[in-house]
Amino acid sequence: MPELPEVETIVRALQSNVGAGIKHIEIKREDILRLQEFSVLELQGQNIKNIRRRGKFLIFELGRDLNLIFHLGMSGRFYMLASAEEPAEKHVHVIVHLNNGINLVYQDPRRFGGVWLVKERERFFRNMGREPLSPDFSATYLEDILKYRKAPVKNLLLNQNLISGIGNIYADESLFAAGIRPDRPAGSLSRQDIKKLHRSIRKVLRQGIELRGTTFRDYRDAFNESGGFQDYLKVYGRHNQPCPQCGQPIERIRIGGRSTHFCTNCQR
DNA sequence: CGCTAGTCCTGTCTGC
DNA sequence: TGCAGACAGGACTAGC
Repeated sequence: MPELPEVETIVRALQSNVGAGIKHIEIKREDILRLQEFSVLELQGQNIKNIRRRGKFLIFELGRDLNLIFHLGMSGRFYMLASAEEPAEKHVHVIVHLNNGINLVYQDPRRFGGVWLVKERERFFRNMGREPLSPDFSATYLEDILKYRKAPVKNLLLNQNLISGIGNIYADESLFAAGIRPDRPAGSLSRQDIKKLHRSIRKVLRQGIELRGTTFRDYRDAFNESGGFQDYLKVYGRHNQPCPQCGQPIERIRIGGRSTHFCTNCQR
């Protein structure tokens, strides 16, 4: 569910908790822990040194070799609650009790997400692709990862080992903005196509962040509130509705098992 | 190695 | 109203 702009929105709101200490952590279901390189108890009494994002991962840095990492999967939420309050919803798997009067709540009905207790961040993320909003994500890099490949370009945009953070919504929206069909073999893109796609990806992700993410169904930010980008979607979720550019009905097909939305007229 | 299909889960919506 | 089936912002894996 949450892609780069959604996780980024959450991370920014959580910054107010940098410096706070962890009183204790409630793990309500043990199997939500995907990796334990140290014990949960070791996190008690630690101060939050930094909160950051890598791809779609949410990272709490608590020390040199102490990282508490969350992934929200398809249906995950991560929000702040005054410590006096109790989370109302079902499927709350983790509550981080801070000493600043705030509890951090991790909820994920489908449990495609998870929690990792990681010592070395660099090792954990060593196979992750480049950050699409960082300077090292250049048009040349995009060309390098797309050329000679015959998989649909959309599939490669979703591959987190190539580019980190793009999901189904922003892939479809970026390809629309670039005027490129999502089922084009990646290797068939011209240099011009790639430049346009490169610009489009960055533009769409930045817009997504600016509007505080897309709430299509589940997503809520760190204040448990909806985002705003859903009102600006041009193709995603708009099957059979008129293309905002040419008026033709938006097509929906399946690529790599994911539903894919595009305009047969504006994207070629 | 590149690529596709299947799998993990629960909740919600659609159509009969 | 009930029920079956499809579908959902993700990502691993097995197998061709």
